[in-house]
Amino acid sequence: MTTSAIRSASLARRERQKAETRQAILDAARELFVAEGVEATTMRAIAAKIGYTPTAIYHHFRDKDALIVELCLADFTALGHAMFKIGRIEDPIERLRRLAMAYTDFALDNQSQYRFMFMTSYQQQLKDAAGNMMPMPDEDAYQFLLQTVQEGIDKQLYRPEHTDAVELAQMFWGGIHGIVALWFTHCDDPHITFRDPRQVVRALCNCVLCGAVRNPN
Amino acid sequence: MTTSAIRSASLARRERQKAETRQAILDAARELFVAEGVEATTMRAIAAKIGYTPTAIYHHFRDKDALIVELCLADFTALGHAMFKIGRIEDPIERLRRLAMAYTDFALDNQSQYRFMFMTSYQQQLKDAAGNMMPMPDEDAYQFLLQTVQEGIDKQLYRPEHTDAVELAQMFWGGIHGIVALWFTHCDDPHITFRDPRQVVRALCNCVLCGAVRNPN
DNA sequence: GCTTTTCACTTAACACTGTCAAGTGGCTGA
DNA sequence: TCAGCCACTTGACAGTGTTAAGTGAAAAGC
Repeated sequence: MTTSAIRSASLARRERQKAETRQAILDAARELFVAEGVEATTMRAIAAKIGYTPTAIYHHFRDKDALIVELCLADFTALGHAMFKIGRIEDPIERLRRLAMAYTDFALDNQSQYRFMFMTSYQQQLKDAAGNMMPMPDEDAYQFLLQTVQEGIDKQLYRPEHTDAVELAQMFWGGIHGIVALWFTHCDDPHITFRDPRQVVRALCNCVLCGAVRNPN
Repeated sequence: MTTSAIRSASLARRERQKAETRQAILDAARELFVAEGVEATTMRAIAAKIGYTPTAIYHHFRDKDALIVELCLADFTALGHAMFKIGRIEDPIERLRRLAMAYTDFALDNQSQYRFMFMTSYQQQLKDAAGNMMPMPDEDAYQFLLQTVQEGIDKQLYRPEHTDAVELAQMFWGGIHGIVALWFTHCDDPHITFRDPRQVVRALCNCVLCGAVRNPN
């Protein structure tokens, strides 16, 4: 082994170790965020979970928000994957239905992540962080939705009064988001009766599409 | 003036003064909550705003959450009033439309209050507090919605497949909530194009009702 | 009219948070 | 063998919500 080979090997090991503890921090943070909530989990608790001192975290992340944003960004790509897994379905209307259900499934299966992604405003910090990372994968999911709606408009599947893809997309997304968000925040409220959110989302799709599509079958 | 009259008069004044500073605390808290956000406003700031010591607040409210819950409860009655102002409109479908727009207006005009009422989970504390107060006025607004939907079902205005008022109500409420909530959290996101939420809510009502009603006109 | 009680409010502190400046110690490279 | 690096620790700071122990002026009692 040459000296340069040794150098690069030890350098690589060092970097790998650093990456490992970085990942350990992220894993511990995620687990605690999910279990206790974000506000309730402290830097000290995260550090204790992985056997470090609180300030060690600050060698890997600028501050608590940076930690949050990094996890959030990872979740956005996970959502993107879940959406694209639907793949090519010819009929844009049917594709929209599948999209809605996949989105709902993701939200319900990852409640605490979803709360961060879409129920709090981290725009500024996400934007700052996005500069260093990929071009905002959430955008992809949104673009996928927008494109699916636009395709329906282009193929004249919607009634003539619906010509604005942006408006339709916002309506779909908002509608579904509201059903799951309301479920998250209020399902324990004894004054309100709730049906299974998946069922309600399905009903919303039926109603909206039945009302917006030219030839509902 | 008899001695008992003097006693009751001074007692009344004392209680009035206490009520006044209590209200002053609530007003200051509301103003700061709206301006700075709830997490960001401190007990010390609220106290400073009305010229008191932070601990003075604790003679009027158990803790910060109690302060929040009290303001929240007041907002629920405000929403209830806004809903009932719609009054008696014969057609349950048209009434539902008006309901949706009144709800949307309330949300957009009282963003920070709305965030508290429907975008965070204060169920437990609200429930605890509700024991001492009126029977949860929010319930009224929800019951109003539910009843309006049920009336439409009873009059056979909806298509035969729609028989569950709870599901329809959840769909309407959720749909509208999602459009305004998404607007609140993401309207600054440069990757997403947004239309005016009132316009989108109107479009949602059109689509849903067109799809759910037996004879859309 | 004097004393006693009440009670709205203050003072001083506590435990806890996120965060930082100044170390420390073991591995790395020469 | 030695200097340097750097992941990590120590000890602290300002700020948070909250509380136990006062304080002093107004009210109540005689």
